[in-house]
Amino acid sequence: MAAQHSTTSGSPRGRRSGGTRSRDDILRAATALFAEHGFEGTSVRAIAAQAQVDPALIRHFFGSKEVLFTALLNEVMELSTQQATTPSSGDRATDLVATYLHLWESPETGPLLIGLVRSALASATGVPAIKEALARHLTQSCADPLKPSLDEASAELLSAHLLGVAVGRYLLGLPHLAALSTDELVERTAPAVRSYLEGNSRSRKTRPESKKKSPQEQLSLFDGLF
Amino acid sequence: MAAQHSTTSGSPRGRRSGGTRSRDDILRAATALFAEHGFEGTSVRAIAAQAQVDPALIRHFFGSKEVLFTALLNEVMELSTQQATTPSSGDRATDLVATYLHLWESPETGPLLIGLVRSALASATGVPAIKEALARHLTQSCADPLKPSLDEASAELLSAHLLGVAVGRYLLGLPHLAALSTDELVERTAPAVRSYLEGNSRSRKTRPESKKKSPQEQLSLFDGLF
DNA sequence: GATATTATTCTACACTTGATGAATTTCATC
DNA sequence: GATGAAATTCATCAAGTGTAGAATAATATC
Repeated sequence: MAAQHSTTSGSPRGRRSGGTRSRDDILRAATALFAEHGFEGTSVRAIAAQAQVDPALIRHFFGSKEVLFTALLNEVMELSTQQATTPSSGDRATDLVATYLHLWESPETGPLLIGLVRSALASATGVPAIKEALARHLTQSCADPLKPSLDEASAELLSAHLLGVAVGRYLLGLPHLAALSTDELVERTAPAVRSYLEGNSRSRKTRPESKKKSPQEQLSLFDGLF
Repeated sequence: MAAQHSTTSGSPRGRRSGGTRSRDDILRAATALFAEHGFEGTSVRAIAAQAQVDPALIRHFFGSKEVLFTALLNEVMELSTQQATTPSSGDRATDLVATYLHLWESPETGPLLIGLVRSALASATGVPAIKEALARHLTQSCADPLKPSLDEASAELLSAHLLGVAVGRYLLGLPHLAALSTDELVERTAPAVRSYLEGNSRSRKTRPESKKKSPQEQLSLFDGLF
C-alpha cells in the first residue's frame, strides 16, 4: 500500500528478488569507464549509471572509488602473472614482445591496462599507488623475464619502449601503428628489443670517459653493411 | 573614502598602477600546473591562485580554459620547430634522439610537453585537439626528420618508442631511467632507433607469406657475432 | 579634459563531485 | 516464524567546477 511513496521514477527501494549481479555489473562498467577516462576522469555516478545501479551501491560494495579501482588493479596484476606463461618458441625478443602485447590485446587485461596507464599518467601526484602499480606491472611484464642478462637501466629503457608502443597503438591510436596486425607489430618491434638484449650489453663499458657524443664505433662493424 | 567597501581581504578592485605582468604570470602558472595535473586535472581557480590573480582575469585574457591551453600548445609547437635545427655531427639515430630529448630537457619546452602528453592521454574523448596536437608533435619531431627513408608504420613505431622513453623518464620517473645523464640516455637509446633506420628497412618484404612467427633470419647474419 | 579601452576584483549561477546516513526490501539462519 | 544480515534506493551535504556579469580603477586616445 501507500502507493510507491515518492518521486517519479526509479526502482523501488530494498533488495531485489533472486540472485544479483550488480557487483559484477559495477566492475564491468568501471573497467570500461576507467579505460576511457582514467581514474580521475570517471565519476562514481557515471559508473553507477552505466551499471544501471544506484551510486550508493558502489560505496556499499567497495567503500570508495579508490578501493574499487584498487580491486581492478589487483585483478590486472593477477591476470598478468597468470598469462605471462604463454611464450612460445623463437628468440627472446620476439617472445617478450609477443607476450607483452598479448596482455594488451586480450579483452580481459587490455581495458584494465589502458585504464591503469591513463590513470597513472594523468597526474604527477594523485593516488601514488597507481603510478607504483604501473611501474610494478612494467618490471613484471618486461624487465623480470630478462632478469639475469640485463642491467636495470636497460631493463627500464626496454620497458619504456614497449609501453610507448602500447600507448601509441592503444591510447593515442596512431593510425599506421594501430592498423598493423599483432604479428606484424611483433615482428617490427622485436629488432629494437633485440638491440637492448644484444647490442647494448656488448658496447657498454667500452668508453669509461669522454662523456660527449660520437657513439659511432658502437656499431661501426656494420656500418658498411647497410 | 568609503573604507575598502566589502569583504575582509584581497586587493581593491580596478586596474593597478604601472605596467602589469599578470598575463605572463598566468601563462607560467598554467604551464606548471598543466604539466603537473594535465588539462582536466587543473582548475582555473588553481591557476589563478598560483599566479596570484583573480580567476576572472583568466577569462578576461584568454576567454576560456581551453583557449589558454591552446595558447600553450601553439607555443610548444612553435618552439619545437625552432629548436629542431640544433642537431650536430654523428649518425642520424644519435642526432634524432639527442634532438628529441633536448626538447624534453629544455626548461622552455619540457614542461609544455609533459602537460601535452598528460592531457592527451588522460581521456579517450576529451578535447580531441589535444590528442591531435600530440600526434602532430610526434610526426614533426620524430618522423619527419627521417621522411624519405622510412615507411609510415616504422616512423610511428619509432615515434612511439621515443615517446615511451620520455614517458618513462619524465612522467613515470622510472628510477634508473631518470638517473641516467642525457648523454648516456642518448647513447643507450640510439641503437634501438638505428634498428628501425637500418635493420627493418632491409628485412621487410623478405617474407610475403608465412605470417606466423620465426623472424630469426631477419638478423641471422649477426647471430653469431653477439 | 572628456571618452573609450583595458586591467582587476567581487559575486553569483548552474552544475558536478565523492561521500553519508537512513529507509526499505529480500534473503539466510536459527 | 522471529531475527539479523545483505542489497538497494533516496535525500542530502559540503566542496569544487567553468563561466558569466557587473563594478571599479588606471591608462590611452582624442
